[in-house]
Amino acid sequence: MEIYKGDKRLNYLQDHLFSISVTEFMEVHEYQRDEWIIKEGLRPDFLYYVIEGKAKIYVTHQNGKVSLINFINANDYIGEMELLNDVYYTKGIQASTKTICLALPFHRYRTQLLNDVTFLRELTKFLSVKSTHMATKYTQSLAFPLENRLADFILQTADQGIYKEKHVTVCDYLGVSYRHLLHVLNQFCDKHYLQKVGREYHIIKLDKLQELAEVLRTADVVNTRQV
Amino acid sequence: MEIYKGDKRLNYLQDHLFSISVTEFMEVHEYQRDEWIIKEGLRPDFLYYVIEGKAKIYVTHQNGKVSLINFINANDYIGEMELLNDVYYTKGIQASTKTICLALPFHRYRTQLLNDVTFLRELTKFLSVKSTHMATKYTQSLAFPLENRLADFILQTADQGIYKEKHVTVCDYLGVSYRHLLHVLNQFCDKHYLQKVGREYHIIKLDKLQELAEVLRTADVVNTRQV
DNA sequence: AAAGTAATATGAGATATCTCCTATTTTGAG
DNA sequence: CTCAAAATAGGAGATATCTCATATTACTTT
Repeated sequence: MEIYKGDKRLNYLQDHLFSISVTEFMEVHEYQRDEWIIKEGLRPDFLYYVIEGKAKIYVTHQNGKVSLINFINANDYIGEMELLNDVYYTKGIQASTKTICLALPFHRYRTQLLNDVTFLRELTKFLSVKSTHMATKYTQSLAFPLENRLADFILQTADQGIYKEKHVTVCDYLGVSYRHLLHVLNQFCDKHYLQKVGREYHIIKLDKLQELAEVLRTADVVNTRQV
Repeated sequence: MEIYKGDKRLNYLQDHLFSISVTEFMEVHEYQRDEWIIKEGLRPDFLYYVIEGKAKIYVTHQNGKVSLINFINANDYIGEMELLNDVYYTKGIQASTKTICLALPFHRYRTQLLNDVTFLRELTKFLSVKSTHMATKYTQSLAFPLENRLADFILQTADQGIYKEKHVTVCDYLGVSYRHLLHVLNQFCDKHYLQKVGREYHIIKLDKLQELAEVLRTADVVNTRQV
């Protein structure tokens, strides 16, 4: 992790996030791919706001299974749960690309933040979307088999008609075993919805995948991305 | 649905929820058991705050499956998603006991509410807990079989060592088929963890159920209720 | 370049969960 | 009180998903 200093730091400071002035003590942190921004179980000292990059939220269960709760992107907050709640089990946050965040040491600012309308309004919207998103994922995971959820995930993450996410990550995210994920991917290939090329999967029958994914729709709304 | 008037109404008004004064236009609504406070797919005109009673949040999927997303209790907000987001698929909210809510018609107040520190702070905390809770339920549902999740649910809802939730509701909540729920309940009876008495299930081996439920622990924190 | 670790692949068998069907009991409305 | 609808109950077979075992290939690190 690198802490930006001087001009490099100044480049990234933003002032629309808070009514109060906190820029003086705001740090700018850069994390490498795979680096842990927050370690699971260890309360962070900073409230983060992601400026660029991507990260993943993980939790480890007692039986050893690991769940990838969600992806984090630019303009998301990290550490807001610890700011708001004294009692909270801290999830692990891992950068999946180079990630640059604003980092505000919140112990000194906590009271002020909780009285800052601009900050609270933004955070409220962020949390409402996050909460809705989790509820949607939850109900979908219970109501539909992997076939539908995977089709949706492929359409969401494919770029130029090519899907090439890491299987291990996808297992943790969709909550299924590696074995089963492969099985369903193979089914898609057998049906010629996908074609495997090296380690990539090329989308052949977009309409069929869309049909499978379409079944999930009802709820969420933030699903407009096309392949 | 009954709208309280006069003194009956005044009894329920609260003033700690907002900095601004909105009591003048605040209504007090009472809903009967099974009545829909909000109908699925229809945007509500009110922001509600539950004073007493219990309710359930439902969503219907395209395949006809119904998910009980969560339970609502006193001091929860309802309709906050629609206040915050212009685009949102409205979930259905059904009272499961007589429920009394404060109801604020939000179109006229929206801007003021989004500038009200007291309100935003409370709502932020509410949403952070809600979001965490959904994330926990989501990962648990993927990481553990019904056996563990049901044991936990039984311990959470049992009263005086007696479990008597309606099977149909529990199916929607835990996201499993009626058939399978019965199957696992029967297993618990076969193992003498539970004993069926009429339509109730009496907890015989509390420790065994706790052992099954314990495996879920790691994450959430709001789980302190004992049987 | 070697060696260790992470990721990919696949088979075979187990188990968790679902669907469909049918029957009985309870509940609620008129 | 009666009837229809909702809820409970369980059999039988299908399918979605998991576990474990074993190779092979790709990436890091020394």
